[in-house]
Amino acid sequence: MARPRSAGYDEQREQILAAAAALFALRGYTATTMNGVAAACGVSKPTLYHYVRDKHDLLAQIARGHVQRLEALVSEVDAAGLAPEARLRELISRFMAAYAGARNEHRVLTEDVRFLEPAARSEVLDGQRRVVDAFASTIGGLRPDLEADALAKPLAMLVFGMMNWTFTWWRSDGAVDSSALAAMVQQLLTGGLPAVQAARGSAGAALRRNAAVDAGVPDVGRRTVPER
Amino acid sequence: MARPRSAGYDEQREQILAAAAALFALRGYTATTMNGVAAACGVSKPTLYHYVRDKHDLLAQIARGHVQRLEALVSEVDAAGLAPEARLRELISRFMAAYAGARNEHRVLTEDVRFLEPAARSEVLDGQRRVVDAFASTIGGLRPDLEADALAKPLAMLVFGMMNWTFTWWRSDGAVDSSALAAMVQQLLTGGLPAVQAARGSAGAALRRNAAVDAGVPDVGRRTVPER
DNA sequence: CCTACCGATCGGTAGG
DNA sequence: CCTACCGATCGGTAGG
Repeated sequence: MARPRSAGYDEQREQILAAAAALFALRGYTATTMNGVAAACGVSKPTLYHYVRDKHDLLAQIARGHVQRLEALVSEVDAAGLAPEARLRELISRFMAAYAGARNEHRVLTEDVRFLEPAARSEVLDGQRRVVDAFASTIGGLRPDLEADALAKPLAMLVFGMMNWTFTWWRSDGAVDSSALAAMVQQLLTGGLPAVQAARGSAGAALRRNAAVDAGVPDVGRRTVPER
Repeated sequence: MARPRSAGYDEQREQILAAAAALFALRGYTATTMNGVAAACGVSKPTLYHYVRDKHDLLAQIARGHVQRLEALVSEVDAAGLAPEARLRELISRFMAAYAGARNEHRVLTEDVRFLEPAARSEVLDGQRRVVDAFASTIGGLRPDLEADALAKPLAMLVFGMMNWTFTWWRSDGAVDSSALAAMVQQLLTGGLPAVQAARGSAGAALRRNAAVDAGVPDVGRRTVPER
């Protein structure tokens, strides 16, 4: 019968992942050394290698853990059964809070995914895609015409841009707190979404444009910038 | 008298910077080798070192060149003397086009600035700050109350988030072209800006809140999320 | 302009 | 025999 793991195994593992995420976030994956990770954790390198197979596995554990937490967040919001607008607000609010509480892991996820080995990278990218799809389908619930034009996903990516970029410059000790930023993103999106127009050039827009022309309806979809 | 530079010096230098930017964007600064840069350019390593002092100088030339082009863009828009809303649309449209045409340099600027040596890093960050300020002051022209609350700059950073993040996922051969994305950013911002509320907690908001209370005016500034 | 090569430091693992 | 480590050092490769 196998000997059970030490009582502090999971705590030690979590501490190693957190310290490595801090170094990866600061210097990037490649410039971070396993010696540096071990030193930051106060353990020897052989001990570090007791918790991770190699450097790629260390990165994979950090990235997988973070994306799994994000997917769990989506599941929690799903379970609440909210209407699209409330659901979108809840997603933004929870994601901004999650990012603020896991800045290092978040930066690693967004910048160092390219260094993952193919299997781990696919796993992480699949998780990210499911998360993006949750945002895109909620936006599509508010604007089915944009979803028909395949614009719900690009729009979701703009929202992720606002959220992701925030944590490259935002400081927790600064003048603006993360919930105020979440509110700004929500307000900008909720207020701006009605102003977003179906783009010309997409398959859905072209079909509906032709239909509109056939029916003698003015073709407002051709304007990409609203006139005032 | 010093020997003049070869006729093709500047062209060769530009080619080297472009090839290096492509490698930095793909693998990151640290994981890119000077041997790899030389091979990608089809020149020997000593030739490469004729154009750059060292690896840090190569990165500095790429980052400085890109941020200088962005500053030139701001100057051009300034010269047009547009009203705030038109100016903001023009800035967004030109920046998205510039990013689309210099994706590698843009990714290097946003991800590898941390590897610059202090003097070059300061220079680049100063340029980026001036560019952000141009967006923030234009937003402040549209919403002086947000600027008074020091929220124009965070809002400008949300706009940069949308623009910067776009070029981590957008493909020029995909279904959505970059001008359509620029239009979406413009519409989201122009449509959403009126919905953004002054945040509680900032110095300006606190001052005006007190003034409002003193005058017996309802304090709408305390709500960070609009009720519906 | 190239081959050859340096001081150093990397990720990962040996024996005990 | 197992695990959980340590001090020391391996083979390869980086920037220059």
